[in-house]
Amino acid sequence: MDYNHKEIEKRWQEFWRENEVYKTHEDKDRKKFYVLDMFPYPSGAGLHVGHPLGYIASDIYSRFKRQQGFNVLHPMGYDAYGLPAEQYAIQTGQHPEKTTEENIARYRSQLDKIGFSFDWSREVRTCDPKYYKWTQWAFMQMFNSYYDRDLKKAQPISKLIKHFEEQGSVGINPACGKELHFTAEEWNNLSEKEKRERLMNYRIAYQGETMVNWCPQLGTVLANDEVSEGLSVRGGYPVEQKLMNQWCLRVSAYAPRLLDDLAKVEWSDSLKETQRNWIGRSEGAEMRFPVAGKDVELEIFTTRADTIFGVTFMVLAPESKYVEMLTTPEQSEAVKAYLEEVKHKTERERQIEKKVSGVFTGSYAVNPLTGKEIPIWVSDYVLAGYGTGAIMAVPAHDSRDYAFARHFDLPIVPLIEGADVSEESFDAKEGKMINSCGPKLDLNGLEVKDAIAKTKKFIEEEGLGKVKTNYRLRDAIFSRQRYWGEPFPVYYKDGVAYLMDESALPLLLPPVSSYLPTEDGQPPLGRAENWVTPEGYPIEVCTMPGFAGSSAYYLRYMDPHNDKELVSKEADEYWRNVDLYVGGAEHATGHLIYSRFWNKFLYDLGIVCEEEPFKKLVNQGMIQGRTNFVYRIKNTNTFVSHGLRKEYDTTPIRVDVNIVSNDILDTEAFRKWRPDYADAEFILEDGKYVCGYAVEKMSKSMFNVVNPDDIVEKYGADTLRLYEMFLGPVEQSKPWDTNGIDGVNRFLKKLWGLFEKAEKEPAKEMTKEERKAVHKLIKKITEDIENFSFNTSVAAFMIAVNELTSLKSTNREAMEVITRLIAPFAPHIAEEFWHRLGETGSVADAAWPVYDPKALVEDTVKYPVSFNGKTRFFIEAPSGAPKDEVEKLALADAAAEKWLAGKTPKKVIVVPGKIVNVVI
RNA sequence: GCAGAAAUGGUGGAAUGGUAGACACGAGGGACUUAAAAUCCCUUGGCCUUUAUCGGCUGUGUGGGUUCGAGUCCCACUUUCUGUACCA
Repeated sequence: MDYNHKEIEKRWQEFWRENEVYKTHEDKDRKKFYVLDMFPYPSGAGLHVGHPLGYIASDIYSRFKRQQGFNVLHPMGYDAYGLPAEQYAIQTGQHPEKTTEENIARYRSQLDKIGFSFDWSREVRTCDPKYYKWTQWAFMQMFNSYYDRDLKKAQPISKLIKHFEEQGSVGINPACGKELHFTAEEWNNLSEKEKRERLMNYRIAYQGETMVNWCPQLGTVLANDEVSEGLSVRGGYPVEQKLMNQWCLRVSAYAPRLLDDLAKVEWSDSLKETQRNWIGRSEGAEMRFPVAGKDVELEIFTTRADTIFGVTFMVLAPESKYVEMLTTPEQSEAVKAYLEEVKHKTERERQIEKKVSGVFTGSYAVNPLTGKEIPIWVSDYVLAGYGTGAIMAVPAHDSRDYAFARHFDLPIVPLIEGADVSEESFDAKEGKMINSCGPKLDLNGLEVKDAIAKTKKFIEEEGLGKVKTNYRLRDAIFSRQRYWGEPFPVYYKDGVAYLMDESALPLLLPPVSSYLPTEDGQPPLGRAENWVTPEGYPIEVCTMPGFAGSSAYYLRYMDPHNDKELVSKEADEYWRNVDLYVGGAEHATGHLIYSRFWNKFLYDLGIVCEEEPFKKLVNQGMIQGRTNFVYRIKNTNTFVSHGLRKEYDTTPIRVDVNIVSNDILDTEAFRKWRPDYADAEFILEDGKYVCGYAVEKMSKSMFNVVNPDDIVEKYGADTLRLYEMFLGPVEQSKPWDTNGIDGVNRFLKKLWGLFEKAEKEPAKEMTKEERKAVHKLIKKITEDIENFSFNTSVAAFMIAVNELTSLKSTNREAMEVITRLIAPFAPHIAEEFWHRLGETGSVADAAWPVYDPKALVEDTVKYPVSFNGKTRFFIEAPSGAPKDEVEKLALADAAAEKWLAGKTPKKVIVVPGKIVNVVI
């Protein structure tokens, strides 16, 4: 019988479903292993062939671990809140829940066809009230917590209140927005409202006036990782800066731990590096410059304390609070005009233009080391959000200061020996200091590194400032002016935010008449009727962002039906954290930071027992599309084949890859594809129309989308799984090319044929050759899966089948072992074999074959013999022969004479089992 | 600019410092067939030699280095991809 993938795959998928083969239970007697995929956002377009790549890899790994005897948790769910469903709702008036529901159903049917071992009984959806109850719950815990910098962990806000009541702000070190100083008496005299407002400065989930990325077209704010090059990641609309009152998460408090704990996880270097850069630790000094004639001190942050003798001016960010204080009456007009100009420039314009601009405030600062007066300027190249929003400018050794100094003709003083600053600044932190001597401090002759250390020490000793570590990581903005997200369990009384009672959870998302903002600019929830508490207080109208629901979903899978806790103690202590996480690297600065933050917060509260959520992480590469082109001769309806296109004046046109096979166009299908092409003419080469190709993003508009359903229909899920792995290393981005799939399909057919022959044979011992082929395979596959090298595994299967075929092997035992080995890769065909071999249960539970090194031991070893490093011939020596015997055999070989050409070798190197190299 | 990764046939890609190009696609040739599809077999980095075999030279982005021996390690450079950017 021929290999009939349709029949086999249908049969075993039903078998798995009926017998609940992939249902997982906590089992204290077995070691756990948690394999997780980043759950998908169910978009309307459905899955294309690139999406399942990571799922297939993780499925192979989980099936392998399961066969090795681990209790494997391998769940799947949906990141169901998101903009596209809402945008669609705005256009059609359809509730996003409905489209989301439909898309999920489509995803599920597509996923089911591929034969994954997901435990669907643990499915989660972020938009399900049973799920988002716990998202809201976590928010409440953050609202009720502050971060204690001394204890380095989150603490109940009640503890902070008690401290304020007893001692005021002294003697406690909470992470905060602004450093506030007050006494217990002052605190106790505050009104309820004032106390609440002040506490916002400390809560981990807090409300604050912050500069946000505002996207007018989307009508919402966006997080930093949702903006790229001044445009929104979703939709590509311009984004501007705006000061707004928003919910935020104090992620910045966790910056040191997020950075340090990267050492504890097995992630790729590049990913760790991306996170390190995003967190952006920089060690420097914060110091104060007095302002001449004013009772104001200008506080600045610098990493180059050594360059203090080269400070020739100061610069303030336009938004800095100092601007108003330091602008003199004479300059007030000019400064006002400049601020107005900057305000109207969007982030994007600022980035594209990168024009040097600025204005003088009229005030002068005093360099505390030299006593010299230096002008204070305002410019938009200084950011309000980083450091103190003010800098000391050292034009000789900072390229931005240099450009500014050149533009406004300010002095440039070089501080490093040999640095030529006539054309550009010298930014490198190396060389010997010059021009750096004042009454109290002399840096001349020191190396930059030592000069920085010495200056820092001096600053602290003299009380000019303090050593400080700054982080670039911003707090996460947690409000979205949208409908399709989790509502905040927050209401407003007397204009201040109060948490609802936990018993109100889940706070359900109410229906609205329209998904657009209200006339007075309120978010869509402003339209909801009765959006008030039972007492009549208005409820928050913003919703939470996408990353809210995706930050702790891995915990919910451990205990998905628990309506008393986010996760029970028992479930958490058994499953602990994710052993292997597979997903795209594009989440490096978003989800993977937020998730780590969220987990650490829950860890501080004692809810979870592991400080890092994802132990090992593998980034699967993107599958790009392979677009095919036809070449239309200009102003005609004639198309010329790729090889002949140079002879004509042509326009390349993208053509649907589904009517092209091995770059040969199906001309009939092409005529039917579009009415315009119905009477197309073709200029062929060798009777064929050959298309050109290019690698591009896989998308509908490029006509290069390949649907996994079509592949499964034609070749079967096992072929799809093997082929996706065979394409190349999982971590690498590569184009999808359906052309190669026949090879993998042929392999499965060969395996099928081999099995059918072996199946009929009575059981007998494997021959030595068969044992060798089989054990070589066990060794290779076991190593490859551990190393996530699935492309070479597939090749190894092909080699083994070819070897057994040429041995004319029909051994049942050999086939039984291969069945167990291939089960993670091609579970359907393996399950079929497993049952035909008379086994019961599922091959998913079949023990992983044990490798016997003795099977690979040879009587003789083949040695390549090299002369001066170049291989010339081969000899065979008994295995285990001592070096000098191998050497003797090599030199005694007839072929050796030719290469020695009468000379005696200077040296002979024998590497046992590897090579003999003769140096002449 | 900075950081990370990478560069191997027509293509996707293999190679614990030890026979470069596994495996597969494509291509070429052949077998079977009335024919096609399917299947099977052979060849396939380049160059040279030979009727053919045998054989030789060369070859992993560029230039150096370490080593008996380098695709692999070190230094410099070029290019590509990814991330990030007035972060002081």
